[in-house]
Amino acid sequence: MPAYQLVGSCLAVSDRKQQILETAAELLTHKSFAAFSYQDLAERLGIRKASIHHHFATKDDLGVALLGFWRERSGAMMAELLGDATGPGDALTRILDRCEEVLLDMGNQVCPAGAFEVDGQALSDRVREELKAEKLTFLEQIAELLQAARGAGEVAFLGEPRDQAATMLAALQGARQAEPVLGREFFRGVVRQLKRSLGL
Amino acid sequence: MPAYQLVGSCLAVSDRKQQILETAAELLTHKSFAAFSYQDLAERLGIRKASIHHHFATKDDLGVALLGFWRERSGAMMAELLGDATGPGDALTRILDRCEEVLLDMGNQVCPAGAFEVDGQALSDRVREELKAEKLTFLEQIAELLQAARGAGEVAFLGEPRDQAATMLAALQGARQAEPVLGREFFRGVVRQLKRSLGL
DNA sequence: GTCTATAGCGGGATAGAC
DNA sequence: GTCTATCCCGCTATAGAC
Repeated sequence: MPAYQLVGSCLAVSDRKQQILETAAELLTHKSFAAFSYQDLAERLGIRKASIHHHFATKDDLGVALLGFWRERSGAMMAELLGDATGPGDALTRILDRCEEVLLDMGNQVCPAGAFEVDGQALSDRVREELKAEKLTFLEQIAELLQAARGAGEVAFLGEPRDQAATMLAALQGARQAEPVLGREFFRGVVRQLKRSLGL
Repeated sequence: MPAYQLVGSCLAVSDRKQQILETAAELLTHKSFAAFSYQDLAERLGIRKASIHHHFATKDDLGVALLGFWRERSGAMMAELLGDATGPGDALTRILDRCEEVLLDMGNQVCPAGAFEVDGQALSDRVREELKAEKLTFLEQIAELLQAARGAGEVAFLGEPRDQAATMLAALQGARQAEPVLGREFFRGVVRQLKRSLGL
């Protein structure tokens, strides 16, 4: 028997814990992990910093939980996009389009790793390992889609699917980074070009 | 008459000032602008924090000076690469190769903007404006090279040169970001793919 | 131009009352 | 579970002696 119970339609490990995760996830779409504080979180939730420490003793704990939380979220989003798609090429189009909507409006829900990656070396080993695993999983998914789509003649690119996937993810990450400085049009240009270069 | 004089072969606005800039530039290749402190700088120089404030009153001043300093540096590097190249396609190859050497070993000397961009919204307006100008200049240079190279039949890509340039720079930026988490092979894969996708 | 000393802030984290 | 109060740290920045 699990440590949680169903209450109505939501898990009751702790409603507050879930609420904190959701609020933190929202903050992460605007700031990096290192850039938001327990104080920011507390203000949005209308409680005190110390209360957050009760649910997540250290910020590292919060980071790990957040990565898990987002792994589920983006997994569900990918499943939805893949389910709707008529084939691998169409799936790639949907993914890129969703990236554009989501990165511009709410941040990186498709591949949450970006907001952590920014902090690079400053991350703890625990968080970095978790992040790496998540990123590689996503990379592999995209690489497989690219290979399938090329096999079906739906897209065209040279070289290894894995390198192509790496380049596309890196470009999305870099464009998201550049957005506050160069504006949204820069980001749109990158997404447009990624689709065009595949022949989508 | 300029505010500086030549002494031997180097400028004497202030040797120390120049030394600080160079040390800061080196730090920026490993950390972001927000991530290094006057304390880090002071330790490397063997002086105290307060002495650095004497040369750069605020960190913002240092940031602006740093962007100017690097604009010169990367300008010289571009000039060198363009001078050695046999044509626009060869120039692009040399630039990408240099990015790979330099980003992996010493940081982003080719396009210094990356280390600032990481800090995104946290930057002051002054620094952000300066950064934007530098980034756009570099973007334009790459776009022109791409256009010329395509005109000469040396490279192939679809769409606007400006979008292609934006995508390439974003990919390099994103790959540099990911390097501490995913390792050097990820970065190499991106550079490899960027060249391959152009047909270089 | 460099130093010591310190102010002021905001970050993460803890102790203990309620 | 949440609160108040507090600690310790590192950061930018300033004042004033040398």
